[in-house]
Amino acid sequence: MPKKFYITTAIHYVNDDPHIGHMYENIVADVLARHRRRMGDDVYFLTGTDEHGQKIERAAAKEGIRPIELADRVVTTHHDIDRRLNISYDDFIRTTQSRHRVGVYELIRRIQERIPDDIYLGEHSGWYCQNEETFVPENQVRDGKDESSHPVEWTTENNLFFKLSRYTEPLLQHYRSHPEFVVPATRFNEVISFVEQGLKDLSISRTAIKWGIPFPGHQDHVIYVWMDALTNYISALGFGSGDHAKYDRYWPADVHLIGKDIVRFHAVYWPAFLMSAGLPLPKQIVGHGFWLRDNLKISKSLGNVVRPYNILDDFGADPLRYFLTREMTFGNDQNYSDQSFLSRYNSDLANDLGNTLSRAIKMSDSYFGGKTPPVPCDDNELQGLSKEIVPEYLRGMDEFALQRAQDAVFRFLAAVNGYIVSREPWKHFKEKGADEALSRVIWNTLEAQRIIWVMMAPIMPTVAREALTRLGADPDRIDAGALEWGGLPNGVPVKVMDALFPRTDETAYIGTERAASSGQRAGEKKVEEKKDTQSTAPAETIANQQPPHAGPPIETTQAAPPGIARVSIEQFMEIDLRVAEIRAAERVPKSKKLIRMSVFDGANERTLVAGIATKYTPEELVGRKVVIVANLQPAKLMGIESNGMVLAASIDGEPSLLAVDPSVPAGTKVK
RNA sequence: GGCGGUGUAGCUCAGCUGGUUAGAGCGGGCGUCUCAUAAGCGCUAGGUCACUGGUUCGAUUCCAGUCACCGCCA
Repeated sequence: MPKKFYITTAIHYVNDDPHIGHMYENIVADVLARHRRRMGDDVYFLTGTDEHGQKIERAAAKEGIRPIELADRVVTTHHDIDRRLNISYDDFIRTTQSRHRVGVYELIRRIQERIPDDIYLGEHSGWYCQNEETFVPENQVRDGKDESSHPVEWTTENNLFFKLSRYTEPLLQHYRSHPEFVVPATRFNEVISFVEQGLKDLSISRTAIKWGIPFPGHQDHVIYVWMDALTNYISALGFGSGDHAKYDRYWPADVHLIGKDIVRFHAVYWPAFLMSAGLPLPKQIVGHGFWLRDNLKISKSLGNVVRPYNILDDFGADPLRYFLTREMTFGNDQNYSDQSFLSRYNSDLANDLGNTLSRAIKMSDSYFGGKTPPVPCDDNELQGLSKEIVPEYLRGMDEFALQRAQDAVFRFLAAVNGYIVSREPWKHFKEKGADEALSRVIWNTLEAQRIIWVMMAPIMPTVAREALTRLGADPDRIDAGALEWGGLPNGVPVKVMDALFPRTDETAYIGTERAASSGQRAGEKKVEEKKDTQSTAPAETIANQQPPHAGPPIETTQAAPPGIARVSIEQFMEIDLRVAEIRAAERVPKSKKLIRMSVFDGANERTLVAGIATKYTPEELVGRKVVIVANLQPAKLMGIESNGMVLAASIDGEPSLLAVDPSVPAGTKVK
């Protein structure tokens, strides 16, 4: 029976659409899952959503809908992103599912059965912060507000408590005997020093909140989010249900992959609950770092939410999967920018991976009649190198150091290019034709790349299949054996096709896609900082002030959300809005969204660039009357100076021009 | 305030138990092949290894202190 491997992500809170933190965490888990799977393990990969809690309750109330309706809606976007990212989870659990409630009840039942006084009714008074859904220590309260400026109220609750204090020593013993329990080590140190100070009992119920799982025997209490959420890892396996085969098979988890901010809950509370219930503890808690926004420092007052949906739209899942796993040093924080993505895309994917593949395949194609070379080679420098690279790659994968693993792959690839140059197969072909020596050389370059793509398969599963197919290899053979030298068949067809990763002009892309994309929303106000089980980003927002995809901002900073800042009539009158007639229009070359147009403003014709090409063709624009901001400062877009701005409504980035009654002459002031 | 971490070339980072000219990738500069996606390959960039002391024959690597940034806790 194969070794089992149970990996989980944190469950993501449904208070907002998925952001880069969710995407990253799921991608890393997916890469590890795919890797273990192809190495022969019996993998079970779980992800899901955390749907209870006060913030959901409130956000739903604000919209006038029930919490479950909000959750149903947001969970759809998580499903959608997971699907688009090619996340190969085996199960997706929602904490609102009855199977989850069954698991939570069973956990509590076992605790009460084994150690009856581990859960007791007590009274708790203190400063309660509704935003954080937690009591705030006295010394953090100032002027009725906590450190994050959220209001706090003095509250007394009769709560159920968990006797966490009893587990201080057992936990420390477990840490001592399991030095790999939490990685990276710095996170583990924090956990240990936290526990060494002694643990206090934990309040595990709330009466102020309705949206949650009722506490058994205390129907006016709802189970505290952490006890609720953490249990997903076993409830999803059927713990407490009639069918617990999966639980028996897969628990304890091999890896809980989570954001570094929630390590404590996973390394302290969760093991304590499990100990109390007499259940085995997870083997490893892995805390990853955060993606930061462009080089902006994280600020609690700013929304630092990044959603690279534009990259996903324009490049597909694999390049994004590659970028996120290659750029991030595991455990650290890392800046995200479209620019750094493009830089890696061009230099690593286009120039190295893609180009090397096509140069080798084209040579094989033209020298050997469209096929892989007839003679293999089992003794050469690339083969020797592969024996160093593959173990290094495997080590990196085992240690969650996806960056290091991929570094090794790219060193191998560089050697392939060096090998090609040193052998000059094109010269050899001209002088001696397609002889056996040439066959060996070309075969080696193809074989090395076959191994490279087998290594990359967990990271870029779709493209890897394509690359292996083009090479003449079996795209389904990505198992451990396929990492050994010698797998490429001789004399089978290769495929010369379009570039795997076409180069993309950075400047052009940044100039258009990014600004017009919903990937980086402007004007978001951070509403609440969250502390729940899904947190994978330093700051989050609730987008209940405005639709998820607000209009297409030109600048990504400081745009005021609608309805927030008021302007005076004088301020408004400073903006010169006028009717203008479009006289000519053409698409801006190399840009997907920009149209350059010449408009008549009643006095002059002026050049204007607008990001509306996704909706309108130049032909249908000519003759149309639009409203423009006539006194806008000129701006250069794709090297073209735009004098003014065309007004359009925007739904999810899709523009709709404002309609003007055709009888209104160009130049008429709008107010 | 306590504990811990980080500070190495323009950028992102490697440098385990101290030892010849401190490294990689990207970017920049120069050169070059022409099979390939204006890709590849070669060379190059001369960085007080945050600062100050100390240990040592010798410290980026050990110790102490200072400064900066970060994390956890209070």
